[in-house]
Amino acid sequence: MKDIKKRSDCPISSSLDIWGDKWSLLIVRDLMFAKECTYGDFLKSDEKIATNILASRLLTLETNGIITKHGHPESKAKVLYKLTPKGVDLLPLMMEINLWADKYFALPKERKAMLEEVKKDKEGFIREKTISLLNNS
Amino acid sequence: MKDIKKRSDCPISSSLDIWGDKWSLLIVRDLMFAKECTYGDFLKSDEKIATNILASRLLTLETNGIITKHGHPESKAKVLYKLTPKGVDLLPLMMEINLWADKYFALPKERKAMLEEVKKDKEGFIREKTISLLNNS
DNA sequence: TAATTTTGCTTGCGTTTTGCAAGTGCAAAT
DNA sequence: ATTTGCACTTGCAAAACGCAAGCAAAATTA
Repeated sequence: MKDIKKRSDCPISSSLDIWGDKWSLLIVRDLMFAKECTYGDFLKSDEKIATNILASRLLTLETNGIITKHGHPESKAKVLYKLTPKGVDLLPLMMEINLWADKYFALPKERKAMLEEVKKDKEGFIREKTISLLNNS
Repeated sequence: MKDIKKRSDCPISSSLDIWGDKWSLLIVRDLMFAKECTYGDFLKSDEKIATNILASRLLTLETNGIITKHGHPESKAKVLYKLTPKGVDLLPLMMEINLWADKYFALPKERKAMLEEVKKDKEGFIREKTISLLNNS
């Protein structure tokens, strides 16, 4: 259904073809901080994504192997979304966005704390967070 | 004119508010590879951005301090666009996009060569490229 | 057991953004 | 003097977005 058209062979362009919009990386962000989210969890995020947009982005991300759907262990009505390894591999990129924003915006202090950790040992932080996210998928 | 509305305090969200679309980072990419571009140069890129979209993105990037306009040394008719230091600071993020894409897409071989260099010494590559870009602004 | 609520979406519809083509004004070349 | 090049702007149809309402299945409550 959600077929991506590649605009060129450029890796930047190909990447943006998948998640280059205002919402997709926020979904990835939620999954990186929460490890797993239900549809309703995404809707509760601060940015207030519209439900039809959320559905369409989840589909695109799933089609492109960034996230997967899982049944909830306690309820058939609920769906759990998780990052795939390909999605977890977006972690370094997400951290660089955080670091860039840290330099030019005022950050919420909870995030600031994490960023200090990242600045101290970027590779170490990413390595451990990656492992912890992969253990969950 | 181009006033960005912040959807939340999240750094990822604030960043996407500025360059979170299919085109802005391609403009940044062109400037990182070419150091400076004219309006026409951007139009010539493989992805074939529409001229009105290009104009609107250039304005947003300029308004948000990512790029600046300069007169062309040899012609009043030409305009040179360059990255500001804030724009150059997007280099680590751009490299992570490249590295992610390298893992999941087939890359053009010229880009592949650069990526090998990056993989060998990421920090070193970024440090030197940053200096070289800043010398130009 | 029946009624209500929760959950994960889908549908309709007005508004905004995009993409394509053509046009404009100034500078430079012929 | 006229044509070409360059940096945009404008008009318009098509697509995407954003909001509200609707819907079916599962879970909870009465």
